[in-house]
Amino acid sequence: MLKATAQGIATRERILDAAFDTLRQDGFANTSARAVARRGGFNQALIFYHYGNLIGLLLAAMDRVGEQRRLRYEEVLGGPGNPIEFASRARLLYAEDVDSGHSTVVAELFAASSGNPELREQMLARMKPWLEFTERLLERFLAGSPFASLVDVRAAAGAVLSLYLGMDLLIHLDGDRSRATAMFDAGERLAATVEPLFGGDPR
Amino acid sequence: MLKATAQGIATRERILDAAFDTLRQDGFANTSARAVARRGGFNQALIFYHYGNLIGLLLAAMDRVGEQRRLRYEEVLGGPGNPIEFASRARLLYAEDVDSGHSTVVAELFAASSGNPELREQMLARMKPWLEFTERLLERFLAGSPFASLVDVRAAAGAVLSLYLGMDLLIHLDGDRSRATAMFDAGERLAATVEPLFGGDPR
DNA sequence: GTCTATACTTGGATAGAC
DNA sequence: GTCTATCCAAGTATAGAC
Repeated sequence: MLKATAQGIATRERILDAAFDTLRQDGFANTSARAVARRGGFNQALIFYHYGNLIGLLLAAMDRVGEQRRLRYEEVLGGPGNPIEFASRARLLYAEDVDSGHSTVVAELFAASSGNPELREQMLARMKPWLEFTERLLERFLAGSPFASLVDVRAAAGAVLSLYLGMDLLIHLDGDRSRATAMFDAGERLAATVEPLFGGDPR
Repeated sequence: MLKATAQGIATRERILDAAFDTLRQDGFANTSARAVARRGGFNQALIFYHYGNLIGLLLAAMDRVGEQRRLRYEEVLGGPGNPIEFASRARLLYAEDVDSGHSTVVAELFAASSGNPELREQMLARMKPWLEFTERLLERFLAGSPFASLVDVRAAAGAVLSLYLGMDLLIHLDGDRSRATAMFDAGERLAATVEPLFGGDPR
C-alpha cells in the first residue's frame, strides 16, 4: 500500500523484521509499537503510517513468512513418498518453523486472538488454508490404506494443527526441545510400523 | 496469607472469580487489575492488598480450580478400565475443562508465559505434575500391551499435553467445538480398534 | 479490610514540521 | 517518507483515610 519508493520499501521491511522479532522474543503482551520501534531503531510513528495500527503490522509480519512457508510445505510434502519419508520431512519442516520463529509467532497471535475480535477474524481466515491443506494431504495418504475408513480427516487435521501449536507452547515453557524431538522420533517409529500396510507410493 | 477474617475470605473469593472470568472471556492481554475489579465490582486496590501483584492473582485463580481438577483426573482416570472406557472418560474430563473455562485459563497463561519470566517459572512448576501424571497413566496402560516397546511415554505425554493446549486454541478461534468432538470420536474409534490387543484390565 | 486519591509509567495514535 | 512533539487513555502500584 501507499507509495512504493525504494526507501519506503526498505523501511517497511525493517519494521516487519522488528515486529516479528519482538513478537517472537518478548511475546504478544510485550509487543507494543514502542517496543517494536526500539528494537528496530526507527520512529514509533512509522508503524501507524505504514500499517495503520499495531495488529495490522503483526499480521503483516506473520504473513510475510507465512506465505513462504505454505509454498515450502506444499513443495516438500506434496510429492510422492512413503510414510517413513513423510515423517522425516515433517520433522524437517517443523524444525525450520521453530528455528525461524514462525511457529512461535503463529502461536502467540493464536493465543492473543481470543481477546481481540479483529485479530481472531484475521487468524481464522489464515488458518483455513492450512487446515484444508492438511486435510488434502491426509486424504491422499490414506487413500488405498487400510485406515481410510477408520480415520476422520477433519478430526485428524485438527489434531495435527493442535499439536503444532501446543508443541510450540511446550517448547517455550522450559526452553527444551528434547520433548519435541522425542515426539518426532515416536512419529517416525510409528510410520515405520505402519509402512508395510501402505501399498506403494501414493499419488 | 494475611488475616483470615470472614469478610476477607469472601472478598478473596470474589477476586479470584473475577480474575478467572476475565482471563477466560477477555484473554490475558485484556486482563488488567482494573478490568478484573470492574468485572467483580470491587476496588482495584484490593488486588494488590490481597495478592501482591497481578500475576500472583492470576496464578491463584488458576490454582484454585487446577488443584480440584488434578484430584478429579486422578479419580476418574486412576481406576481400572479398558481403552474404550478410558477414551470416553477422557472426553468427559476435557468437556468439563472446556465448559468450566479451566483449559482456556491454562492455555492463556501458558502462551503469556513466554513474555514473562516469573510467570513462566511458575507455570513450569505447575505443569510438571501433570506431565508426570500423564506419563504414569500411559505407563500403566501400556504395560502388558504390544505397544509397550513402541511408545516413548515421555514423548506421548508431551503430545497429550500439546493436544490439550492446542485444541483449546483451536476451539476458540472459530467458537466451534465440533472439531474437538470429532477428535474424541476418532479417539474412541481408535480405542475400540486396539482394544482386543490389551489383555484384561490394567492395574 | 476496604475505599479514595494519587503518583508514576507506558502505550496507541495523531498533527504538523521537515 | 520520516521525525518531533504531544494528547489522551489505561495501567500498576502505593499512601493514607476510614
